[in-house]
Amino acid sequence: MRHAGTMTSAPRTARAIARAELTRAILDAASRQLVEIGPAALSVRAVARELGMASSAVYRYFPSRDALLTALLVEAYDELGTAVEGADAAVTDRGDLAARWRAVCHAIHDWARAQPHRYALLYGSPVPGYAAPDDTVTPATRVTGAILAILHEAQTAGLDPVPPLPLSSAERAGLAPVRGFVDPPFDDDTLARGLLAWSALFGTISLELFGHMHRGVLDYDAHFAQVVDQLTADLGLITDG
Amino acid sequence: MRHAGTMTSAPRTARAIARAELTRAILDAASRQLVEIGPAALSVRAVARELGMASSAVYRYFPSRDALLTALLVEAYDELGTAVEGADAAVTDRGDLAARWRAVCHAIHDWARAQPHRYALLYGSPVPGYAAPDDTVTPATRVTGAILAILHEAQTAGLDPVPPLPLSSAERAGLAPVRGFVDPPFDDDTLARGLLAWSALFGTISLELFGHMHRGVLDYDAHFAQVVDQLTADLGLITDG
DNA sequence: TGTACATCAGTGAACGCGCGTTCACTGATGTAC
DNA sequence: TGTACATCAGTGAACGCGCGTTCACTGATGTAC
Repeated sequence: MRHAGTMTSAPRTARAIARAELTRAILDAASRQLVEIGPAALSVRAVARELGMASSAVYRYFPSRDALLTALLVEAYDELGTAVEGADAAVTDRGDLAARWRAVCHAIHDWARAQPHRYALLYGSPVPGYAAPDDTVTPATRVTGAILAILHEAQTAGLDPVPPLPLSSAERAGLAPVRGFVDPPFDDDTLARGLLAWSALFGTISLELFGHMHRGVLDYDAHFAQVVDQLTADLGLITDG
Repeated sequence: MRHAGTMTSAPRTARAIARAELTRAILDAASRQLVEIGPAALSVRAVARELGMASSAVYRYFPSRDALLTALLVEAYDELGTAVEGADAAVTDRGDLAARWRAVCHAIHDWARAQPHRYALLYGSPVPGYAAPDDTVTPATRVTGAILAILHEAQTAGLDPVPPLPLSSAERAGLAPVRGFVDPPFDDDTLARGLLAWSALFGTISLELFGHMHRGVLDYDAHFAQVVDQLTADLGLITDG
């Protein structure tokens, strides 16, 4: 029994081609819906209407509204992951960790700015009544993975972040999972500055996109660049200087 | 023509008392709805149902669903503002800016943890199709106001943050609005470290509450305390030591 | 290459439910004299 | 203190609309021989 729907290899039959195409069209239409009415109000019927098909037909492609939402989440995480990994990989001098870190940060920011509603889907309020299944975990990991890889290389290369406060013992114990994401494990200083940079990075983007800088900051791009540069310095990624 | 609904002074007539009480009950029921179905799906009919009244009766109190949502926003901002200002004011040594900053940060965190859905209403994804009217601006200002006041006192007291990178000219120009929130205006260093702390503060809370630390950090309270301590140090709020 | 059968995509009606908002109306509360 | 009128709260029906999901069905595509 071969299953047809993995989409990893090129489809052969006309049916498979049509299916792949319509699956895409449904996801695109759903994505457009996200912009106007948000994930909570995402509607199978509206998607079908936009595509000019019966609402029941959508159920040939996604078994439920929540499955459609999950597919949107997975796709958004994957797109962002691809953008981030691509930006990282585009830095030819692999040892220039400051450049890689900046590239990753700006890739996230650029993607978020271009797709604010999908950013909100990933990093904004959780959708009430919807629990993301395990399928979303792996794609969600890619962004943090890219960040952690850079921090880990910095540690291995002996780059020291601006010395943070010593970790409390509760904090040290509580960070066991992150510490073990890499081998050899993160030291305290990298961990502390790394987590702070992570918070500041997504905090800046969220505050910007969700409208909280509106009355205080005029030039979002300049501000973001400044934040990233500062984090680069605090993480000690600038060699020599 | 006296208007009855300002709610600033105690109501006199039985009608006014009943009105104030039902207004509260409606807001409370709406607030409870927020937890289960989120702001986008907030429903006048469901609120009325919970209170055992006709849905049309709610319109005697709030002219529309959006007005009800606005009232929830204003109330949430005000509650958070009160909590933050109260925490600040509870620090008896007004010159101990580190203690005041810590108190403010933990007040925000505590409130957000106790009321995650209302935090999400304020700092999560914007509600699609809803534009917050000007009524929400003033209450929204209280939290940032408390933070800015502390930073401003620190600057006046001559406390120096950990030296940030020099601001680019674009960034310097773009920060004109925040700079002028206080008099004398903020200097570059306080501004840079202050905005970074602001981002890290809300970034940490949002990442925690929206589920992104789930796989990496075990002890949220220890982590938040560590972040706040680090920000306190980076802001240079610790005198002597 | 041709036929017979199985699989699949898409339809349209239906079920049972929800929503925001308006409106004419009843009955209670408040106020002016 | 009592009466007459105005104001207001709350009702229930209605308008016009939306939703997710199921189901029996048709017609096209794919496959085994």
